[in-house]
Amino acid sequence: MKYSKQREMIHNCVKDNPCHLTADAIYEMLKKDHPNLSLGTVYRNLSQLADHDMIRKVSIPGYPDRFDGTLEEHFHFICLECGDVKDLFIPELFGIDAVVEQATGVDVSKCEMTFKGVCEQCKMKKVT
Amino acid sequence: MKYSKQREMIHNCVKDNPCHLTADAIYEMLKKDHPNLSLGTVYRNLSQLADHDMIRKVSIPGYPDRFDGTLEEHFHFICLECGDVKDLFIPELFGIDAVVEQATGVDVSKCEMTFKGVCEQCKMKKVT
DNA sequence: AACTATAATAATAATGATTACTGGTTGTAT
DNA sequence: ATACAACCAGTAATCATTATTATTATAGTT
Repeated sequence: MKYSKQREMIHNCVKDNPCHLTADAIYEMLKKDHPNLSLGTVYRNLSQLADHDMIRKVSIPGYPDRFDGTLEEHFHFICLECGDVKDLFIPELFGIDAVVEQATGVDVSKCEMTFKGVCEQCKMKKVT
Repeated sequence: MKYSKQREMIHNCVKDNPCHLTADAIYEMLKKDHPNLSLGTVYRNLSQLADHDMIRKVSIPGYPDRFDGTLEEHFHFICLECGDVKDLFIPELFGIDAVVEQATGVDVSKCEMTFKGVCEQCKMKKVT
């Protein structure tokens, strides 16, 4: 895959921000320094980077897609109070694809898992 | 929750069809016998039924939402070839919410897990 | 039975995320 | 130098879903 200036820019933005940015947030960030960047370009490059496994697309039902520079196997949690997305590294879930394949006979190519709930910070706030 | 004719109709449709219908498919089915049913009514009633845990909403990134009358804990698999959605009962995953809560300190209220891949039938077809 | 309040409905408009299209520009290879 | 592909910005289109609005049914009350 070619590596245009825009593509590199977008890739770096995702890698440098561990906070699971949305396409729109990335666009807004980069637009400051590159006013003639277009949202379509951001979407297209994010898709292509994800297709080539250089970043990960994180789809959370009910929210816009987010993009994640962390490539290791992990899952996500979204706080319904503050909207924050956190990475979850759950050893119990490693290799779950193989378990499903053996149990059912299908080929698993992808697994998306999202937990929704309330994060520690927001739990605290609720008490006080 | 009240139980209007339309709501009952929609609820039954989901319960009687274990194939994870979309809102639109439900609408098309019911419209045959009830020509002045509206799609908005279908959407609203499905949401309310799901809010009251009488049916389950199944969100699969990239596909329209589907609705499931099976309430027991289970997950879903979608075949990328034929689009079929299958229920997965994976004992290894029962109680996974509690594992996440203990590992991270968050409160988990909901967990959505979807596997994507190729089903057995489509695997066969590919070989031949 | 008439009156009122409440909730559900049909139809349609609006929204919001994402994708597709267009025409122009740049880069690369023959 | 020219042909061809990849890329870009800008914008239009799409699609699922939600919100709105005006209307109709239902239930309770006098």
